Amino acid sequence: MTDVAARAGVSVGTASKAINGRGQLRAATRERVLAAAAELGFQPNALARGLIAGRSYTVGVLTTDSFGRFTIPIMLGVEDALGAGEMSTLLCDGRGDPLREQHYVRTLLSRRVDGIVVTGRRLDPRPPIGDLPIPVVYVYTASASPDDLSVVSHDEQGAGLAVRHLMRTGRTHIAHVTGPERHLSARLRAAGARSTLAENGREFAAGGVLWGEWSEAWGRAAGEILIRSGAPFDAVFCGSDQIARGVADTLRESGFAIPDDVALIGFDNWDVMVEGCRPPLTTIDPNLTELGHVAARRLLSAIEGDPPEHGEIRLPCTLVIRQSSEAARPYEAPPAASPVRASSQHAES
Amino acid sequence: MTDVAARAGVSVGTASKAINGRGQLRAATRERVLAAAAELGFQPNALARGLIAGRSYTVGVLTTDSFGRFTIPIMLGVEDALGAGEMSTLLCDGRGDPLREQHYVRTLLSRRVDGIVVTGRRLDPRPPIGDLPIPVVYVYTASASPDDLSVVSHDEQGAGLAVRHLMRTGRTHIAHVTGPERHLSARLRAAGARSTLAENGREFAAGGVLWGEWSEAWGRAAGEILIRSGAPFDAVFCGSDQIARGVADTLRESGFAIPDDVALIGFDNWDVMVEGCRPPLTTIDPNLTELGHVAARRLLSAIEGDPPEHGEIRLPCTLVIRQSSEAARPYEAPPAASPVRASSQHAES
DNA sequence: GTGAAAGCGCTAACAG
DNA sequence: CTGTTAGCGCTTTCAC
Repeated sequence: MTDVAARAGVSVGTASKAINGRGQLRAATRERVLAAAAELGFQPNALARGLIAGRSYTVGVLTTDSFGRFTIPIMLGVEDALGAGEMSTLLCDGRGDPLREQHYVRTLLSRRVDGIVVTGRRLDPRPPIGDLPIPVVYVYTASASPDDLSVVSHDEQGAGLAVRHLMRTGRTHIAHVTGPERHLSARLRAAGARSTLAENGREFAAGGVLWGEWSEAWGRAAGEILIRSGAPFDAVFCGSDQIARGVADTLRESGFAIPDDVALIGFDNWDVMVEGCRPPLTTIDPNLTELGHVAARRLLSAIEGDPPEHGEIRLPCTLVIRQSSEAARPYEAPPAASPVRASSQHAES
Repeated sequence: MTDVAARAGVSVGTASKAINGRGQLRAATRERVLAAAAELGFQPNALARGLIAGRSYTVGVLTTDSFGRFTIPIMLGVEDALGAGEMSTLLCDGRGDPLREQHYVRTLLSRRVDGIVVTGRRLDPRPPIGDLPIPVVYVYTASASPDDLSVVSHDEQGAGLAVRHLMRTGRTHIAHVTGPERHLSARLRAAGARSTLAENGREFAAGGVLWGEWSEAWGRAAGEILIRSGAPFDAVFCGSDQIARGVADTLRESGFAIPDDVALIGFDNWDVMVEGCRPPLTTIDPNLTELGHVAARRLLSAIEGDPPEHGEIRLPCTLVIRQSSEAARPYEAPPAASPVRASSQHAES
C-alpha cells in the first residue's frame, strides 16, 4: 500500500480511500492510484483490514461427523450464499469427536470468524457447541437448544407429499420400508406418512412400518418380507433412495412390474441412486443446497446485526416424479412453498 | 491481551512471552499470566499474529469444478494433514468457471494464505492457476505445467493390478468396459490394462475396449453387447464401479454366475456401489484420501521453506478383493508400495 | 526477568 | 480534496 501510494505520488491515506472508493477524491487521483495498484499487482492485506474492523469477513463451517453425501450439498449452498458477498469459508471437520470440535471452535474464535455454521449428516439434534459471542446457525443437524437457530428439512411434510402422490394416483395399499427407528429422520418420515394416511382413513399396508437399515441390502430383504407376508400392497414408500433401489430389485426379480403392479417412492433424490434404479425412481428431495443457502443468509443477517433468531426453520421437501410411480392423472405441482416456522402449521398446504 | 496482562500484573510484552512460551520468564510469572488468560477466556487474535508474521497459517483449497464424490475424500485428507498442525483450511469452489476461480485466487492471496491446494474431479490436467508468490500443489487434477507439483493417482498401475489379479486367478479372456475415451482416466486405465495383458501375450477379449459413459446404464448396455457379440469372456474389468454394477446386473439376469462364470472388477472403491453390487464388487481403490494427505504434506514442507518440487507424483492404487472376483489361489498382497515419481518406473513392481 | 517502545498493513478521524 | 496521525492486537528487540 505504501508502495502504491508512493508510485501514485500520494499519501497512504489517500491511496486507501481511492482503493476503497471512500471519501472525496478527485477522479484523476483515484485513477492514478488504481493504476499504480494494478501495475504493482497490489492485493490489500485482509488480515490488517480485519484487525481494524475487529472481524474477518469469514465464517466457519463446522461438521459434526465428517463430510459426506449430506454435508456436501449443504456446504455448496453455504459457500454459494457466502461467496456472493465477500465472505470466505473456513472448513473444520469435527469427525464426531467433541474434543476435536471444541478445539476447532476455539480456532475459529481465535481467527475472529464473523459467524459459524454447524452441520452434520443426521437429522437428530445435537448438543449446542456452546455459548459463543458470535452468531451460530445449525443446518440439517439441529441444535438441541431451542435458543439456537436451526435450519432443517421438513421430513414429515416430505413424507406427506409422497403418500399424497400415491393416493392421488390411485394406490390404496401403501407399505413403508425405512431405516433404523433410532434415527429421527426415519421416525419423522414414518410419522408424516402415517398421519397423511390417517387423514384419509388409511393405514400402512403389510402390518406397519418395516424398520431396518439405510442400505440396499435391507431394501432387498424388505422386498422379500413384503412378498412373503402375503399382504396386498400396490405401493411402497421407502425411507431412502438406497432402500427403494433394493426393494425395486427384489420386486422386479419376483415378477412385479413397477409402476404397474407396485408404485415406488424413495427419499433423498440422490442422483446415482435414482438414476441407477430400474425404473428411475420417484423420490422426495430434501433440498439440502437450499438448506445451506437459507442457513448462510440467516447467518449473514445476524452478522449484519439483525435481531438474533431462534427455533427451528423447517424447509419444505419437494416431490420429484420419475417412472417408478406413474401419475394416473396428470400431476399438478403445488404452488411454490415458502419456509415455515416450527410453531406454525406444516408447509403442506 | 492487555486485560490479561493487567490482571496478572505484568506488561503486555511479558504476557505475550508467557502465553507463547518464549523468552526467559520466572515460572511463577508465567503461571500467573496463564491463569489470568484462562479466567478471561482469552483467545489470541490470529489476525494480529498473522499481520506480524506476514502469513496467516491458513491454506486455500480451490476446486476447479465443484465438489463431489472425488473431491470429498481428497479434502478430508488435506484437512486431516493440515489440522494436525495449526493450519486452517479456506474453501473455495470454482464451479468450473475460470473467472470465478481467478476471483478466488485473488481473495486467497488477499487473505495471505500460506499455500494453495488445487483440486478437481477429473484426472485430465488443467491450466495452472497462475504464477503465485506462494506454494501451490495440484491434486488429482494435475497442472498442465511441468513446473508445478501435482499429486495424482496412478491409474495405469491400478489397472495393471486388476488385470494381474484376474490372470493370477486363472482368467484368460478379459474384456474392458469403460467411460468416454476423451477422459484421461479412461484412457490410462485402458492403457494400463492393455499393457499388462500384452506383457503376457494377451489382448482384450471381445474385440477391444468398450468406451461409453460413467454410468450404470452404460454398464448394463455394455453387458448386452458383450453377450450378443458371442465372443468368449470370463472376466470384465470395468473403468468404474458404476459401470461394473451395470455389467453385473445384465450378466446375472442373463444367467451368468459371478464370479464363477465371469469375474468382475470395478474402479473407485465407491462404498455404496461396491456394497450395493451383487455380489459385492472387487475394485481398485485410488486412495484419494491418501492423495490429499500427501499433497497437504508437500505443501506444508514447501511452506516451511523446503526447495520447491515439481512434476507429477503418482501414488499407487490398491486392489480391494470382494466376492465378484474369486481368488482361485489365495491372493498375496504385494509389499506396500511407495510413491514413485513420474520419471521413474511404474510402481507396479 | 521484566517493561517500554516500535511496528506489522491498513483505516478513520481530523487538519490543512 | 489531500496529508497527517493514531491505533487495531500482538510480537519483538532492546534497555533496565
